Amino acid sequence: MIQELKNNFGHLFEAELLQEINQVGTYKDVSEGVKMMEIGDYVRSMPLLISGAIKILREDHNGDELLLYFLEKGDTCAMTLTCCLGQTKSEIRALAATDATLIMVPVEKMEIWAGKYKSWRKFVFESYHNRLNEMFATIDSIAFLKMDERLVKYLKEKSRISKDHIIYSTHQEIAYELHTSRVVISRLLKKLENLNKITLHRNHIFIKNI
Amino acid sequence: MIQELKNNFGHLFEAELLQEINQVGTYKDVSEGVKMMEIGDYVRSMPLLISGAIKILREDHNGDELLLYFLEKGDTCAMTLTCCLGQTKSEIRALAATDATLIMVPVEKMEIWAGKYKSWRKFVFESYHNRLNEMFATIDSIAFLKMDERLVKYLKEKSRISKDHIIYSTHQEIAYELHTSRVVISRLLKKLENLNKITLHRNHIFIKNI
DNA sequence: AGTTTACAGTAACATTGGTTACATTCAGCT
DNA sequence: AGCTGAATGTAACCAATGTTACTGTAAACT
Repeated sequence: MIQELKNNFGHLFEAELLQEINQVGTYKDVSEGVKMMEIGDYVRSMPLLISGAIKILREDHNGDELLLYFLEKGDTCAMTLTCCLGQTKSEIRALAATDATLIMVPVEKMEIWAGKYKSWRKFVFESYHNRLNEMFATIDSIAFLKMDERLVKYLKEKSRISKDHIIYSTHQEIAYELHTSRVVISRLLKKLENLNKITLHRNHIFIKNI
Repeated sequence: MIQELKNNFGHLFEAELLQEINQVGTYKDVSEGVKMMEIGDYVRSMPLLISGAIKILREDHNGDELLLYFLEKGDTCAMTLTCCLGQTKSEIRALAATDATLIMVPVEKMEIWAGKYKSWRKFVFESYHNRLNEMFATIDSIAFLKMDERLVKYLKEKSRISKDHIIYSTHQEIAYELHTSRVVISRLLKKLENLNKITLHRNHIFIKNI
């Protein structure tokens, strides 16, 4: 039994299911920045996230990007679930936001386990539920917040995930994820610095008190 | 066996499951405009939509609204699914967009059927999948489109659902659903009228060629 | 018919955010 | 150290959207 599997999913799944996952799943390391899924890809396996963070992005027909949400330890990608079942293409792009480790499970198992294990059904339903809630939060941000508020929310989220107070991103990268321009981000970041909430450095931002 | 159940869900579910739905489900008529669920409500039963349309709305802390998507014939509300299981509150508001008929199924059945019937699992997973895709489309609209394009999209969707070429809404109502102001909508509608795509009337809009 | 009220049209203005252009500064390289 | 390219700072401008305020008009009611 892979130890990380037990540590991260042991409380969710019964021993028999853990055994099955252990048998058919393959352990995988992913480095920060690696693209894990592209829009239009067909999905052949399902990730169970052991450590690190994955960012999920949406892209429009002009190639403009937008950050949807992050997946973290104990999460799975809800979209892959039905992409597998329905044989449909991915609607989203997935990138490793940090170095990450995960267990890949072949898609066939997903439906079989859903019939067999109540705990698996619970996991899958909750996963969908969480993702829908994240989407609501994303929609709230875009629809109801102004760019300065969205930026603050983004910085909070990022520093929570990185677990220190430094965000290693350029203004351009942030602009892409919030679907705005670099100039706008620079402008708003400078305002936050003047409010003594952050300090700006080349290639990174220190979060003081946001 | 309720005939509408067979007509609308007969191709999805096996006879035995249809029988169960028929036994425990209750038939319900809803008039246009009736509020079917409020943010914060606990959910005790699950709707299977026979006819009509339900609009699903999101609201922020200031009471500002935003239309998320419509449910139509053959749909169910994905959010209720896990709200039931997880005993969590609704994140959304549901209103009858037209007169509608539906079958309400007690929540306990949902998890039981998920273990028992493959077709039910398929239905539930697909329902989640569809809802996530609608959310993507909504996010695309808000994030990537300008207000005039969003309005056109909205008018198209509305006239598709109402099945004629007349939309019975005031400018103010449209403004609420797109989360903008009445003046903005009036301005853009007038532009569309000048482009000969619609004609404006008090309390309704005729869609000519959009 | 006359009154009332909700709805719609529109001008003028404010604000936000996006764009262009250019200057400056830092990090990494030789 | 000096060079180079990427990253950042900033001004000036523009476009889209939101706001305020006022007018006109159709529907609904008595």
